[in-house]
Amino acid sequence: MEAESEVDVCAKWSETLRVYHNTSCELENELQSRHELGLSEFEVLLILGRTCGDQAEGKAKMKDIEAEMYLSQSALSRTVTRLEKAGLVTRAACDFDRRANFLMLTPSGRERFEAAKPTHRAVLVKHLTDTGASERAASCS
Amino acid sequence: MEAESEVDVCAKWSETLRVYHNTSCELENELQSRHELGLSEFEVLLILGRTCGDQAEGKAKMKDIEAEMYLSQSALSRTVTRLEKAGLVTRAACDFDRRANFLMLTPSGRERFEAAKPTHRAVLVKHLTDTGASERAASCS
DNA sequence: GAACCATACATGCACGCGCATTGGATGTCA
DNA sequence: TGACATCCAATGCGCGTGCATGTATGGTTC
Repeated sequence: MEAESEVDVCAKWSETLRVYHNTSCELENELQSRHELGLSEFEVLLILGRTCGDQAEGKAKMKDIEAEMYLSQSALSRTVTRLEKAGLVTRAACDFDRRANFLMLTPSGRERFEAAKPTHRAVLVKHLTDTGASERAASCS
Repeated sequence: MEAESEVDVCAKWSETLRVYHNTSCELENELQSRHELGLSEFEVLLILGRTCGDQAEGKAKMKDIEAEMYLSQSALSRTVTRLEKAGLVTRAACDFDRRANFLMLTPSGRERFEAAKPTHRAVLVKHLTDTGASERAASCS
């Protein structure tokens, strides 16, 4: 039963590689050109926007965001700095633990996020759906 | 029938993200620490080593390699420079088209590649096999 | 309270990447 | 032959990332 692994793992990996690169390249390009957002930046907004539906209004702690992303602590810190400079997010100290920071969507941030969401979804559908899975060139540009 | 796409695309994407990041992080770390090879560098060796079985003895043109990898032309050029500095590969001019470069595995390069191959395969099996698909922490280090 | 380690975030640094440009080698057409 | 478009590879540049470290706060133990 391990025979399957021994043979197909390579093919599985290159398929994963193909899908990942094509999708993330186009995500990056589309989000950047249409909404001036990097992919990491959008993903932070995505987490902030998602929690909003529940109880907190677009708030999240840095650590919680980090745990949900494939991004190092330092990279997240800088990504948030960029978002803050762009006025899409604000850092707010946590009352009970002054080491921690809350992150909050600004109105402008929510607006930008809502505008970018359809773009994001469209790219995912294009690349992850069987009907759209044909060999669209990679080329990353 | 498009309903499926509309709902599951996000989950599919985050699964792809998870597999890609976990696998490539561990590949990078293992190849670097055990064989002093970056992932891009190994992938170049992989292409050079693969063609060897056929007719050419570990040769390939830069352009052909580029076409098989998800790497820009400039990144490939520098990756090859690193491999060359490490003595694992040599650049050789092409007789018929002096714009093109051939790449050749050196004996030392082939040795390093053969040594690294099991490491590469082991990581792939660990992450891409159902029996090994349990939630191994990401953490990238 | 003092000493100690753990945690949260920011920052210095080196590195690999993509984009744009450059320079050299063909190929084409008149 | 000369002018021009095309192609291959190298390089300058800016950017985002991870690692290692620094700084401040929190928690625990005495």
